[in-house]
Amino acid sequence: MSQDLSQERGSSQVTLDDVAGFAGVSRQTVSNVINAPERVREQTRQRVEQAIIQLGYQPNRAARALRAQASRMIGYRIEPVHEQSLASIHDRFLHALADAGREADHYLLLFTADDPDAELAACTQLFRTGGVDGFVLYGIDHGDHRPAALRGLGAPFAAFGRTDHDTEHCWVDVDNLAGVSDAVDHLVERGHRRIGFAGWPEGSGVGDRRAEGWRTALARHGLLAECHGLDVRGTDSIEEGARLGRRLLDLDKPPSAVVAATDTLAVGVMQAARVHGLSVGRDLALVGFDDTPSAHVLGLSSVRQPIEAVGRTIVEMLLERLPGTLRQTDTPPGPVGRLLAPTLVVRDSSGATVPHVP
Amino acid sequence: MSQDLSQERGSSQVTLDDVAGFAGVSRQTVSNVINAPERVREQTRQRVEQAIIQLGYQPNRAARALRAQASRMIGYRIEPVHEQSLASIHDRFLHALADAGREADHYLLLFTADDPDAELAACTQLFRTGGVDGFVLYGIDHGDHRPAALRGLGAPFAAFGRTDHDTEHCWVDVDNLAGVSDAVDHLVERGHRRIGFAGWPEGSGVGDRRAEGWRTALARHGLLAECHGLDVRGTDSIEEGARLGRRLLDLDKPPSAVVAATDTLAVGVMQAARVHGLSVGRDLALVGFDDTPSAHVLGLSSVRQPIEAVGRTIVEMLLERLPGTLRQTDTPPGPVGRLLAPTLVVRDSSGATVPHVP
DNA sequence: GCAAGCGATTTGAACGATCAAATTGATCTC
DNA sequence: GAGATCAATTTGATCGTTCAAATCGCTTGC
Repeated sequence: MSQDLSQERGSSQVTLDDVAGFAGVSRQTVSNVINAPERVREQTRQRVEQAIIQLGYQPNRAARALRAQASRMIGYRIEPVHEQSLASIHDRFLHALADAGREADHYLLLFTADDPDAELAACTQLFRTGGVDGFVLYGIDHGDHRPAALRGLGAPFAAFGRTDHDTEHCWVDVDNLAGVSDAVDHLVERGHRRIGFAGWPEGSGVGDRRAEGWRTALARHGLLAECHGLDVRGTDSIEEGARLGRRLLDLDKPPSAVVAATDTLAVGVMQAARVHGLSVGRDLALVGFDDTPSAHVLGLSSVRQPIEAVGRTIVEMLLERLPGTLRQTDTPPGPVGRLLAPTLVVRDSSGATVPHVP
Repeated sequence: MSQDLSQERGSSQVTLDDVAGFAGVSRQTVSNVINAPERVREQTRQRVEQAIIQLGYQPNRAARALRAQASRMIGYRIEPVHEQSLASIHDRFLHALADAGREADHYLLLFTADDPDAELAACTQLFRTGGVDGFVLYGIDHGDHRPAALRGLGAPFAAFGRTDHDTEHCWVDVDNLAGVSDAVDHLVERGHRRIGFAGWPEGSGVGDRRAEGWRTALARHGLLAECHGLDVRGTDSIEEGARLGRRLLDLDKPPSAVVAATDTLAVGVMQAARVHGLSVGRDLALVGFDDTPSAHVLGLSSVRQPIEAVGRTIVEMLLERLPGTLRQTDTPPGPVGRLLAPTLVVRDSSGATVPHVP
């Protein structure tokens, strides 16, 4: 009986006034039914709710944004696509953000920028024009200037990753140390005692923590001395990974297992192993990081980041510090960080078959 | 001398009135300088422009959207991430859309939906609330109900891909037939005469056109009879690709080359070849479709879709049919389609080394 | 010299929502 | 029974912009 009568014409906007007229109340009462139902008498509320449904009313976002000075939009920059990198993390992250936002009636506004300067300019413009209420930053690491810049702008934001000044902004990060450490534990459990590490050059927070995970796990197992010299570094590309793999496999006493700081490097190590006539999984155990689709394709064990949880948490933290969303606390919550634990996905490259340990 | 004085406080919004006061003119004159400069006297215009720069004025999007009844936002649904599929096409497409939109001061609004029904509900809501002016649809194929549904909604949209009723909506598509046909040409040029095809089951527009590309190219080269029975079909997964590969390689007279309808299937064929002790590139030539990062990693030749051009074109077409953007034509441009040509990326799997042709 | 014409600019009203203050009507108090 | 109290509802103003119409000042024509 209560059909949605609202599909008359495409351009027909149903407004608060329409609903009010239909329900025989005033504009504001309808608004209250939506935003503060406790102020409205039960009986009236039901009548208005009926009217809302019958007319198919949906509050206009622009009007709301103008009055409330809040667009309910979150800005997110998508980086240029690197053909090279295997990242599907982006995809998953974006999805998690969009999903988490929608639950709170906040949507993602996507924009592009070719470099950090352009990104900052775009952020400034978006924030000043009221296009977005805040930002989510992706891939923040030591030395990144964006958090400081956004703070200077006065724009709320939450970052995936942290700078060396991580007390000064709001971040969520994956426990990279624990991830690599778990990988080493797994390999030790399988009987490996010479475990190499192929990582990034020192200086990046993420890379250093992954290396530290290798080191601390080895130390815990009393294998540090045995694995001395098995730590090689290079930039994040397949070619470089192959080079690192060769370096490890050319040693007098090569490792029987390798942990790579990324799947990209791991793929390179795989190539090197192939060249050496070694079968990955049988002659050489290998674990990557990121659990990209390529890892799946290649049967590569990999440390999987809990991206979905990261996205959800980031949105939660961001929404908390958007003015107007929660009025109970006048002082915005101070800068906070949260660390989430990754999980190891075991595949053929490290586990399904028993490796040959020299 | 003309410094940007606008960074007093975070919440300080510079409005049209501020600029007007500063420049000694009225609100509307400032608005005209921005939206219809020809109506303003040169001298005044310069004065106002100075004021705009000095105060760092940026028009408020919400106010603009409310008055103009246009949010300058384009809705785009991101699909759930399939771990399985290797698509990076998404990434590239998204980037192209965002880039093209930004040039016209239109931004992408991202949303998620678990199934077509939920997607339609989300579209309805976004459109009715004025959250977006129109939509970009991704991956439209025969039998897809979304174009019809959006048309029913009265929402402008442009689709990547087309239904069987492709005269009824606005689309951009890649010339799948030409892509596969080019791949076959390339293989014939390299001396192959028995060329197999691993594709999708009949019924999908995209899949059928790719198969048709194989057939027409063979016909052109007079190889149709010779390749009879080399056409195998299965769903889009690596496992299925491996099965199709085995079926082809188990034949009495197996093909010396295979074109796969996707990189995913091609990866499966690669696995099958490995099991058969065949080296891809030497014993078996292989071409995939989509040019995913995995193709790059594996040295797989692949047909690359001109996604960037597709994105740009789609946004252009969509903006053309947004009311208000172009007022010259009162009747909106009729439904149009555009077909863009893909290019073949040759890698080791089909070309760099001379294949052994039995 | 005055109406008409015209370009440049201003004024008033909207767009659709929310906030703050005012109004209504019923109940309670002394 | 007059005034105070309180919940429920309404009215007026406002957010920042753009559209439509009105105004201003100046030239032109007869």
